Amino acid sequence: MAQPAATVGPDSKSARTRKRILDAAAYILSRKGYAGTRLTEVADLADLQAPAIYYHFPSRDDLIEEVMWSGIADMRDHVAATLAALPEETSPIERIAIAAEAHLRHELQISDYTTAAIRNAAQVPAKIRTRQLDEEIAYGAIWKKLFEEAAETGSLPDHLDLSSARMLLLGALNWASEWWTPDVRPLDTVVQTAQSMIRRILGDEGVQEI
Amino acid sequence: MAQPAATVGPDSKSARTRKRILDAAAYILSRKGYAGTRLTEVADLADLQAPAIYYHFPSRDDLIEEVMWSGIADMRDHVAATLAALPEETSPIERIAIAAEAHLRHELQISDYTTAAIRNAAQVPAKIRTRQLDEEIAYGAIWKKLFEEAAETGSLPDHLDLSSARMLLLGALNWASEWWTPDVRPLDTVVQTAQSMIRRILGDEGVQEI
Amino acid sequence: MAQPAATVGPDSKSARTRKRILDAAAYILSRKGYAGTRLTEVADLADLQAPAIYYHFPSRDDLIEEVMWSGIADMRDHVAATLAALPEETSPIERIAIAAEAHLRHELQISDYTTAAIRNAAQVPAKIRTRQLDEEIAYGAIWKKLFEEAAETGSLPDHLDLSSARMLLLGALNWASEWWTPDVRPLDTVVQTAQSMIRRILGDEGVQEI
Amino acid sequence: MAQPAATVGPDSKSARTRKRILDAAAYILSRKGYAGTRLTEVADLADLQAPAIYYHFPSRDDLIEEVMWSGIADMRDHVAATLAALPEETSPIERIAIAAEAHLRHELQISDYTTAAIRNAAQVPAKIRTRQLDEEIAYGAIWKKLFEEAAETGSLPDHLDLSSARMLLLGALNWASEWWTPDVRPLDTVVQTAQSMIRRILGDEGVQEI
DNA sequence: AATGAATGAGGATTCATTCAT
DNA sequence: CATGAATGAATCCTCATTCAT
Repeated sequence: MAQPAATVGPDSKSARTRKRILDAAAYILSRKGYAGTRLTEVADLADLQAPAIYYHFPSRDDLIEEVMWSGIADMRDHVAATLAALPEETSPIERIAIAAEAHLRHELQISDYTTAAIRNAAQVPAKIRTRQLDEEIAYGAIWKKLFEEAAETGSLPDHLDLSSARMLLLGALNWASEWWTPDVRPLDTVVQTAQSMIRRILGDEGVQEI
Repeated sequence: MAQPAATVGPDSKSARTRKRILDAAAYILSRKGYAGTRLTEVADLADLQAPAIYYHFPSRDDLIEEVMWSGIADMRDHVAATLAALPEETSPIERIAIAAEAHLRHELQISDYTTAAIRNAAQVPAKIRTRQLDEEIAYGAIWKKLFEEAAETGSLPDHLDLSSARMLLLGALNWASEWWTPDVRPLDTVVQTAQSMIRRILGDEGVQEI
Repeated sequence: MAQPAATVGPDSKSARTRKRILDAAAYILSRKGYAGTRLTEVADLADLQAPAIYYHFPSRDDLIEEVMWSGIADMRDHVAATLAALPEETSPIERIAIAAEAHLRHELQISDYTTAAIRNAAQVPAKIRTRQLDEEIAYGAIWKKLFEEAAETGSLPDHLDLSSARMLLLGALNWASEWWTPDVRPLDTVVQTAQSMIRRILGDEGVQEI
Repeated sequence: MAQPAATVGPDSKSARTRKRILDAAAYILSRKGYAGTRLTEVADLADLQAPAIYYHFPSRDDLIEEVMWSGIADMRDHVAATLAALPEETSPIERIAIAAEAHLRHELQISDYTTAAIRNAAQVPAKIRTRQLDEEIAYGAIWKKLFEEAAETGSLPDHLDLSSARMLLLGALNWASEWWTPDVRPLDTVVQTAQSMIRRILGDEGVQEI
């Protein structure tokens, strides 16, 4: 008899195929770039034929847009959730250090989506870029707020351009996907180094270990 | 100097056309990515027809390889020359700050080549990557040496993983091409912020203004 | 026979299209030569668009290789089958005469493939040539054996270089595709003349009519 | 002062360059076929640049036409001269045997032009073919006459279709360029075999050695 | 929900040819 | 006479997309 709503639920066969396609697209997109992403290659990886993709996405660009968008959206969710879980009294600088860790771990361990989004931001056509840009701004707002809170508590050194510092820091984190591999040094080392650098940069005094 | 206008010299017609093609390719490559770089678009920008490119380069990949290679090679030359010009007594940390400035200025003001090389490093096929990788290693060696010298003079803080710090720093610099535009904040501000951050990170004491 | 219309059998739609492409390629190849064979022309003749060929063959050269190869292979099958059907007691010279007839009829009446293979043997690049050469050697072996059997029965005239004679004879047959057309003289006349010549050349006595 | 006619005579520099181009074209044409003959390759072989060819020939097709035409014309001259030098009393069959030798030697030893003309007769576009066809008919007329003379002296066997026999014989000779190489068997052997075959085919009695 | 078969737009590359020098 | 530089017309091939099944 008529199957319940499960047929279109998040675990329906269709939903799972759709997920497989997105995963495959994120993987290829992060490695080959926007123009280098072939639907046949995505299909191969998702273990189906290219035309089947059209059952789940109206076009190649729609598929890519979804990858690029959720690359940032997932990151935002992850970092926001991490921050929300912190005790009230966590200091602003500590919050930044923890956000940096969340960013790095999500980018490097969890998500081809984020790598895809980061690497292709500049290459994607305007049409796709728009929705992603909104998301980027929203994610940027989190960081902006973190820095502002740090500034308000007077804990930042004078003469440091806040917005430049923020962008440089995010760059250091984003770029990690270009060079980090698990076999050269553990992710923990990178995370700790980044946090140590953050504390030295933003702390108003000489820096000590945690 | 009675030479007859250097038939194949750096100013010959051929050499100038070749340069125009390279410039155009660097421009497109940095914006569209490896797979997205169309010879027709390059040709349009260089003000000739696509097949004319083949008079100057054996193939699309050869053209791109040259752009990617000189993107790093030029950067290396620029930074190496800057460092070579410093007085003997310049401190290791100061040398790093100055190298960072040279890197940023070359990347952001001078060279589409470098942006192209940086952005496409991960997308380019192995064949092209090889020569560029050599150059990258050579450039990386400069930074490695700078950090080692800083470490030797005992001026670095304990418990800082040198190689992670170096890669994070270079990431911050490389990523600047993704967000910096002259109309939001002057390059000088970015350079000073980066240098200030470097001094705070690497200095072995509480940080003071320049 | 309850089989569902043989999805990939020799009569499937795909198999029929593939055959149409091969036929068209053989036709063009035999008339325009290797370098002169355009995929668009083949496609026109096969009544589809050029890129559709790539659904059935990996490349132009693969298509041509298959034509060239089966040009010889079909000939070999045809001649071998004809010889196999002869009564045991057929004399060696008579076998040669009959093989010549089979060769001529296959070349002139049946197969663009064979004409294509014969005419382009010298022009095709090494890669394609290899497989065809194997087949040629196998076909040549049939003729070599026929001549050796004739020699063993002592029926050949003295002082006739067997291998030269064989090659000259095959040349006479192969070349027929360059000049014979059905409207000048019937094929039967050519066949009978060729057979008469063979009997006179190889018979050890004065020559008589059949 | 004004140089005499020698400037444009058969040994002028221009004439020699022209000859080099023709030789190169004949070489390439005989090996790569009409469509496969590239002006750059011809130019390479003739030791000049492709555009220089246009000083000597109005177009690629004109160059090829000249090669194809003189391939046959030279053959005709050579065979005609050989026949003309024979003593009056030479028998018709002997004249045919001698013509065959002249044909084989010219084709295999002397002339890429002839090989080019023979191999490409069927592939060349109509425009080029026309002039060559006239020449072919003229050359064919020599052979036709030879056979008619043999027939008139009553020396041919009955029931042999003269024109078929002639075409088959010429085919055997023409095809030799496809298989003969000096390293497998001496040309003399091929010539003698061909002549022996001719005498057995056309002689009205059992065949004896020369 | 998916595939086999095909198409049309475009992209790199080749090549005869031109032309100023 | 010849070449350096360039062009425009093809040609092979790739790829997103369509559609009947």
